Amino acid sequence: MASARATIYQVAQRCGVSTATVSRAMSGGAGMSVDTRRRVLATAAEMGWVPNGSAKALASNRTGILGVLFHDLDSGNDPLLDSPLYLDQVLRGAEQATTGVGDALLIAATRGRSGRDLAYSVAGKADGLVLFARSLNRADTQALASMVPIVTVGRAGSRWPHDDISVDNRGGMRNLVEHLLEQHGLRRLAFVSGPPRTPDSIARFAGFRDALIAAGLPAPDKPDADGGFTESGGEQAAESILTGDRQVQAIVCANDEMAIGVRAVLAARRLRTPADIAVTGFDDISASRHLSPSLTTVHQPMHEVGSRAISLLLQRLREPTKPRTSVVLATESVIRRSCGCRRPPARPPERSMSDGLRRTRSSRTPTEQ
Amino acid sequence: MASARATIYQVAQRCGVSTATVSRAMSGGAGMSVDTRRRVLATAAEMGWVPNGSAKALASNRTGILGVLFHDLDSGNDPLLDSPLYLDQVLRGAEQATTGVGDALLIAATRGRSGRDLAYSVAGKADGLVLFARSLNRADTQALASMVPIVTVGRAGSRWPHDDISVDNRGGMRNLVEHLLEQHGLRRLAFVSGPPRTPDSIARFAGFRDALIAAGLPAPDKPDADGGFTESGGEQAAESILTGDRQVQAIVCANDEMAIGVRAVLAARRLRTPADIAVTGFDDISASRHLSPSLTTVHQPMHEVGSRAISLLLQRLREPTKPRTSVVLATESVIRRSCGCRRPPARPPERSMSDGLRRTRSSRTPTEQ
DNA sequence: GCTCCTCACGTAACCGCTTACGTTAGTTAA
DNA sequence: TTAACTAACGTAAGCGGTTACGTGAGGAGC
Repeated sequence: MASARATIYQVAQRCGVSTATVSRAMSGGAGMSVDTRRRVLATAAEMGWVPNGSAKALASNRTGILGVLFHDLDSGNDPLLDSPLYLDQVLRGAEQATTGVGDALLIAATRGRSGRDLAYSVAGKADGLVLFARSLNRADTQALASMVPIVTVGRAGSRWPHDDISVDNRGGMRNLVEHLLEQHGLRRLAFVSGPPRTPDSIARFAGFRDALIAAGLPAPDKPDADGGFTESGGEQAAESILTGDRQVQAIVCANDEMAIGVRAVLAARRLRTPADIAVTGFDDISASRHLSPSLTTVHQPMHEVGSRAISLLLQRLREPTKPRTSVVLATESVIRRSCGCRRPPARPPERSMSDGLRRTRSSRTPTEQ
Repeated sequence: MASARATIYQVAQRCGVSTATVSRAMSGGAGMSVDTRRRVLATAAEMGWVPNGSAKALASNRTGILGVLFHDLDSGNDPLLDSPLYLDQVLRGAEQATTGVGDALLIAATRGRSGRDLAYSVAGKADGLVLFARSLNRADTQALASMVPIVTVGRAGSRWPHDDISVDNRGGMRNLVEHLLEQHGLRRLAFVSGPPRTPDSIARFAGFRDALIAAGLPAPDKPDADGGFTESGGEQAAESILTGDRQVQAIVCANDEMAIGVRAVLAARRLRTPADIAVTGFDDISASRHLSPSLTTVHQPMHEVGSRAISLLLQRLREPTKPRTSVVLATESVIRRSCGCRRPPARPPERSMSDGLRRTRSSRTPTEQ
């Protein structure tokens, strides 16, 4: 049953036309009578014929497949590389954009695989690729880019010649810290960073400084502690900050997981959040709204990252020579309670993200350059 | 650069051999001298040649692509259908198994798409498909199955003729409830179910009854309330249970989200968990360990579901006529604090799932029939 | 020395579709 | 009436691999 699939020849014969006509019927029916087309389509359906994808791809030089490459599908085991905490959101966005044009979505992990291997098993099967930021080094990226068009994610400032889609990490953090400064009048803020050399980590710290400087406050040269983007790293960071002689009013974390670790330490020391020390995160992972108090953080539009990445790819496929496009998406502050805000009165509607919170967009609106 | 890719002819010519030899070299090198093979491989690498996937697929009748179909990549908007809360875990398992044999992974959502559409855009591009439980109706499933081998997820008991991989929902719930009965001596348990007709919901309620019956307690015919697998549904269920005249000691929920809703209501009513009323969930979503008290629940081996689904598919591809295989994977009770257990002494190691908890496997070990 | 293998490789027929180009019949314009 | 189009379809040459089969050289066995 799974074998013996019909071919275009059989459909053509059964319908008394040529294979060209059948092919035309399947692809829009340009240059043929509506009547013939109807007949062809009918017999095709009747015979349960579906064109062979490989043959189609070979002849038309289009596979109808778009690929997305992550460093790893796992959730952030290696924080030095991109941790697809948002895997589902990104994929959903990508999937929708992809099926929207009738294409299919291929996903793969790059961890430990060479560019050549990927070229063989992925690039050779797709019309284009979306590469998550640090999932691949330069040489391997080149290897893939020489085969198919690619768009990168999170390479906004770089000199890479590919289309790019990024999130405004810097503006997002600045926005959040401004909330702390302006709404809560906090002044002594500590910053817990992620791994030193990651772009996200750097950008978020920069946003932190932006806010302080804009408020006329002294801005530190470096983070108060490095939490490595992990929960336990956040714990250690908190210990080191609390042990120091500096009296802090808030601990600003470069991601939610570290904020969770920080909060655990505060709780263990009988320090109240936010009364004694406010805590904020970044990412808006699902656990954040379930903490008590719920975590004030920054939400990234990962669904949109996925869908726009695919859009960029499709554009590039359509216009191979058009100039590079770089899109930066705005983030949104998710104001919950760990910053000191009171619980809003109304109960939220069904399972929404807006569980009684206020939102502010980072000043940087979606931008194309 | 992305154009003008070399073909096997050019490689053959440059190397002074025939295309057949090049092809042989690329596929293991059987029946040729090691020396020639080395030469071919060298010039191929030198020319940066990677075989055209479509041509290869057409000629060999193998795409080297495996597909996974979900109802939707979104997280459970429609609880009547499968909600891939575990999307990332499943995909990771599937991806590893797939990459392990050099294949690539295709993913797609079935929501709102016809079997014919899917056959066209997905089945035609893959060697086989993994279908999540209720992602497709019978007719559409048939349409796909007539094109390529498929394995289903969560159809263990059914008469569907396909290989299947399922999780032991029933045993998992039974195991958890036994913990409540035996370790905590609880007797008056309320059950909050998911949507009435979903297999998971039914199986979990059955497990609940199993435990009661095994303990010689009266078992209800139907759940105390239907929470529809959603947080707000859980809230309503809790209200109705607490309003009733029955004095319950514990509220057993068919999933974690409802448990979260239940806990919110208990908290609002100043009822302590677990002191006044214990609460348990099912699924072990990431938020569960961050609740206070942390949620006792049941963990499903979704990573393994993904990897074994692919394994089954690969087996079937190798042996098209072998008898149907149905695998049922055991779940694991994740004992945290909402059931009444005290927080274990030692601090957990780095970001592990084993955040100070005890685990018990559901009695049903992985089974093949 | 001759036959018969075996090994290593070349030849070429596909795989199932797309599409440039050719063909035919029917229309239109002069 | 006829040349010039045009619409609607057929012909067949690829697309870039795989692989059954053919072939020649070298070695083994007699």
